[in-house]
Amino acid sequence: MMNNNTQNVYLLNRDRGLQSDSCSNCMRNSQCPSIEMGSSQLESTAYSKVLHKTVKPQMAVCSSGDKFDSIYVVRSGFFKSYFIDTAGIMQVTNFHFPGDVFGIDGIESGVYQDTVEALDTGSVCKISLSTLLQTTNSSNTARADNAPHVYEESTSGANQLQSLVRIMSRTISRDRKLIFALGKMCALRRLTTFLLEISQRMEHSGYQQDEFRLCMSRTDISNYLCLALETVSRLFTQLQSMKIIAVERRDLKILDMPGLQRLIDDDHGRTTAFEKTG
Amino acid sequence: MMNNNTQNVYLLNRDRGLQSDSCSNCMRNSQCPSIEMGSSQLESTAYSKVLHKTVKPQMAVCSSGDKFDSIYVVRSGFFKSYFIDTAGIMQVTNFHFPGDVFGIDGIESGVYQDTVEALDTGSVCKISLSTLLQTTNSSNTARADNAPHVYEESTSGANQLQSLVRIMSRTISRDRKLIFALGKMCALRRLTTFLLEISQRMEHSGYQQDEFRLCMSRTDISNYLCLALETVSRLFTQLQSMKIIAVERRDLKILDMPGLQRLIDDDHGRTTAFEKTG
DNA sequence: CGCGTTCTTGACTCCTATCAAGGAACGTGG
DNA sequence: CCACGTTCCTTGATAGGAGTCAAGAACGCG
Repeated sequence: MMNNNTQNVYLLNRDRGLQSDSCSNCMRNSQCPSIEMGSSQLESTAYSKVLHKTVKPQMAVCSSGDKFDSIYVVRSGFFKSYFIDTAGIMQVTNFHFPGDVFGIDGIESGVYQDTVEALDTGSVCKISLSTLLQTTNSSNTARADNAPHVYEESTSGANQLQSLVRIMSRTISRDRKLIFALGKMCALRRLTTFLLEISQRMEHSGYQQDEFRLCMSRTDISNYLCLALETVSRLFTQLQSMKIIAVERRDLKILDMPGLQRLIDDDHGRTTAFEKTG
Repeated sequence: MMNNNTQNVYLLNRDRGLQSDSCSNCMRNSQCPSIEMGSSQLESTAYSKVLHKTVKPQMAVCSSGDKFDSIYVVRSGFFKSYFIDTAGIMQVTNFHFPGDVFGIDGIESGVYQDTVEALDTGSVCKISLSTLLQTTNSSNTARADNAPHVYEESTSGANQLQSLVRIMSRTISRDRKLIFALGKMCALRRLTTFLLEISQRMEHSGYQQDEFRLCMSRTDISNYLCLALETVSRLFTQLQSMKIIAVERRDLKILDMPGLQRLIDDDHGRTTAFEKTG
């Protein structure tokens, strides 16, 4: 049912990304946030410290509670991050696509908040804290203090702080959207919103926006959207019968993008929660 | 039913805070995040630029979409922040207690994301952007560039950026908790978690932790927790019949704090959403 | 080919939203 | 001081969306 050619094209592209050892040759150079975070300098000065790590499915790149020491950029493959609450309940907090940064959640507390796990075989750039600091300090006046926090160790490295603020700000607005989705949207709208977001992010990562392979299981989707697994499955079927999508296990084709958008706009779900302004 | 003496004590304290005109005399000095944000320098150098503004109930301090120009610190009273989505649906995102900072949500995009509204008569410290920048620049080497973003205008002002990162980091972890609450908790657990948090924040603001007046309406609570107003009301009644709390309209007394905690720990609500780790 | 995993589908239940009505508090004006 | 409307909160009855339980199908893997 699905056309696999496009997938192959991107596999090639991704391999090209993998084969190149230096950041400047990386196909993701222009969109790579690690450049933003200072690895453009890194590359020429201390390149050897940017590790390109390959990860197998279900392997954790970093684990909740571990000491924060690096940030990561997805080179290829897909990842999910989650945390487990005191009662042992898992909450998937995000999915990471090629080009995305993760690991910054540890920067404030000094330990990673989330565990980040590969959904399939993939690779990441690991940019260690010391490397990051080293880079900026070399191009700025060094400072003597040894404050406990990352950003305090490198007061002159305002670039990092700026990128940090930018990334955190993005995180906050993304989280806000999720709060709204979980609180005020019915199941169908939650899923359609999710599909549209995934579609956009797939496109951003260099895939087709209307036809791709879902990188995560139904369980992951249901956990992320806080729905029962069966509900998600039923909704996929429903969207298919509405000719909005064509889905076969993880292969997804969006047949009617405007229709999908319309579902989101029209469906007003629960009305108390949807209370309008007076 | 409720003992009002404690309230009066704090009214006095709050009045003391209001009467003092300088930040160093303010009773909240030690806990004031504006100090952290640089107003300790402000106070001695450019004090006149910290405005102490009194706000009447339902008055907006800043509005969603307005150009970002200041951050605020609550001196007295209580505030709520909310945004209205494209479909005109309101989402209360937070409540602000004396000592809390708000308004930073505008720093990245340049416009405030949330509208912040007084729940009763209160007062805030308005610390304008220019004042903040001025303060740091005067104590550091000035920089020539005029980048569009706030933090780029003051590269040397790493203190601000650090505080910013800290405040944003707090916001993120608070938002994560809300996501978890909305997605994985049943109504009762959502409310008990909320009550416990309010209790702690009231204490932090100088009130009693087990007896206080709820500053927000049932409508605000229900909107924040994404529940029907009637559900919230019923749950209050239920908690009262369980002798966990005593509630009469907005006057709340927590009779059994461990019991309240136990409710949160024990109640496992929906089990699919509460899926444990394998 | 058998087995585990993942996904789908059906039947049923339950939590919470919705609709509806009434009571308590508050402000205002007579 | 009391009637009055308004707002806020409570309580009851009902309905519906999504969770839960259960079984079977499709796929991947050794």
